[in-house]
Amino acid sequence: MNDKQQLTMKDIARELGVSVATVSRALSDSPSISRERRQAIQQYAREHNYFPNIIAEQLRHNKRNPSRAIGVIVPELVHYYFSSVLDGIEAEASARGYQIMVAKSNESYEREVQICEAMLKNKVCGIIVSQAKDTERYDHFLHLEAAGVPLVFYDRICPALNASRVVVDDYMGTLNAVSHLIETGCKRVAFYGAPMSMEIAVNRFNGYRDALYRHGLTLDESLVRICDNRADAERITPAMMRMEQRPDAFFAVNDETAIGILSVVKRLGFNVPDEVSICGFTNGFRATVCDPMLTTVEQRGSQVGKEAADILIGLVEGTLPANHAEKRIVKTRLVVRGTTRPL
Amino acid sequence: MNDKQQLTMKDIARELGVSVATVSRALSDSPSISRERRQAIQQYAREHNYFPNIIAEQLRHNKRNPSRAIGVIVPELVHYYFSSVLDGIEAEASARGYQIMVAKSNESYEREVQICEAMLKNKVCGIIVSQAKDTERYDHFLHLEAAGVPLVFYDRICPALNASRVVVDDYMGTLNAVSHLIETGCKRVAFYGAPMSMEIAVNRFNGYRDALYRHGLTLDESLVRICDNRADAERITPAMMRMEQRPDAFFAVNDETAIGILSVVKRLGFNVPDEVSICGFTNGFRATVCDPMLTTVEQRGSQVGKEAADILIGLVEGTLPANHAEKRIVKTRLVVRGTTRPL
DNA sequence: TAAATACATGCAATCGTTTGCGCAATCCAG
DNA sequence: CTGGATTGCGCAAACGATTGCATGTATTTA
Repeated sequence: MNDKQQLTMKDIARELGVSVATVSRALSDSPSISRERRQAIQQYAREHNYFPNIIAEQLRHNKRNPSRAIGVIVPELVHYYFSSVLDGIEAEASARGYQIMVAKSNESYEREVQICEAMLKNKVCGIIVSQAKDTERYDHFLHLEAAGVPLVFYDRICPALNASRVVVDDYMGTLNAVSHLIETGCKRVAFYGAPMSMEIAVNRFNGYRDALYRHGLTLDESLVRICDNRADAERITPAMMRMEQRPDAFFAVNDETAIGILSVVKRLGFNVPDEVSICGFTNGFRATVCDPMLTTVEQRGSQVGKEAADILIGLVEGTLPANHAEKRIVKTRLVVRGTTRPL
Repeated sequence: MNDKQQLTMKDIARELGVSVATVSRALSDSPSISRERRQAIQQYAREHNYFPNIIAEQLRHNKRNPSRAIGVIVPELVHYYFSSVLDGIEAEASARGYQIMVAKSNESYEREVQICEAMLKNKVCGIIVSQAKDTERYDHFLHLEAAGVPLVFYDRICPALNASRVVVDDYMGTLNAVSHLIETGCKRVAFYGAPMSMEIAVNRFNGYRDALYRHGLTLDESLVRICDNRADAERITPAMMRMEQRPDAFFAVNDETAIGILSVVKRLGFNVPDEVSICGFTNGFRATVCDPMLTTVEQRGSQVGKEAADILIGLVEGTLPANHAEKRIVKTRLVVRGTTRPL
């Protein structure tokens, strides 16, 4: 049923009564083989659908040509932002002749280490990674660099490593979004952020803070919460709305959290956006499904993925110097929809 | 900075004054090497963090051990269902020591063929694939099977090939969902389906038709439309609602379409679910974001992925006979939420 | 006609591992 | 003290491809 035994150059050589070297040269269209023989060999190969054994090829070339497989580590797969990044990486990689090897860390340090090992074994030419939330040791990354496998971080950066990275402009994205809330008349803007152990959390918070300052507002600690998912948002938001001086706007670290806020606020009978404005961050599927549709900061995951792949391929192909840490920032864009008031 | 030159057995052998064969045996803990030497070699390897060259290993074993990379072809990446399937595949694969190599066909036949080539070159041990919408020739798949690379289809099946496959129970899923609409009092259930060239479209339609028959209703062609995305749903639904005998329920082929219907119906001032019931198919992110939340058929993509990976690995490892076409059906589950009436 | 040039092909080493077989050295028994 | 077993290791041939160099033949030139 299946040939199991792949056709090799040796087989072709035997069949056509020439040497393996001749077959090799003929198939690479070398002019040192006579036209007729070359064509005969090529035809035979085509007809018997010969396929070069990439393993052997790679072994032979393992100094000059690295493999063309890019390792990608994502914390989660069923997630709009990470899917988008993956999409961007895949697009860039395939356009430039690379394959991608994907693994999910499940936000676990252990798993991340295992994956690095496995990818090293599988001879990926480089790795694009967003760290797991609980990763606090970096030996496995250093290990990779020592083995000559370039690394590019995205989203969750490893601050201890001076590695290449692509991040979205969290600071400006948030600053613009919060400014928009204020400029459309909101006076008390609440902030739901991620734990401050993450770079992105800090940057977004700074953007929030600076937007307030720029508009002459003061930071009210009681309006700042650590909350980055829907369940928590639904749990803590009712209390926020019962405060003496309740917020008249919410900025949430992601769309999911914003949706949680929206559903609570609507349930409590407030009008969105007239009484309460809401702004998210992501611009994923959810943003256009809720009612009213969500004003949110577009995170451009696909662009992040493309840039990351571009850097990695540059590093692999030597366009970028090996020891150089390329850092790129992807601009965000505020998408205004129905959960904020018109200007 | 980076060693570029990987440490090989030859290096260890030279350094320790033994032969390469001895190193190889020592590292595989062969009892034919004396305990002291074995340990000395193992220690040296560990200290200089030796890493076997998987390429060479594979080349040596290419008859017995295939690679442990599974190719996965998805039509799209930023898509709830396909992400879920990918997630399931990744989980099963990594649990069993396999890596996954992902490529996106973008629903293009051309691209699908290219990907198959590339994956064959990269010596994947098998491929899990959902066909592109416009694939109508199957040479590339036959080609793979001829090369001894097992194939497992999911979601979009290739009917011309008697290959292994995993599908969700579209027929029963739809039948149950439509029955639920009828049993909660709906009399005129509209059906928005995918083009009938797709297996799943046919199965879902049959489920719809049979649900009507079972409840003594007749099929009204004017209630059946080809429509599988939000934009189209928003375009055609207003006319549906202006019909003399307007539908009092909609069954949509996916959540996205259902959301489109919902937004139009609400905008036209109808109450959901009192005047109009809506049911989708997927149970993705969207289903819990809209208001009211969507009643929908859970498609269990992750389970589909797991089953597919399980079959493929079985085929690769010989647990399943090579020529056998394993067919599995994943049961769906109706998730009742706010867009349908209580019983 | 001999020598120089071109052209076409084969030999053999190489990439890093694995593994069947054979060769020494050691051991124990007779 | 000799013969057969046992032990520990190395030799060399694979795996499938590439490539520098040598070889052989045909063609041109002096």
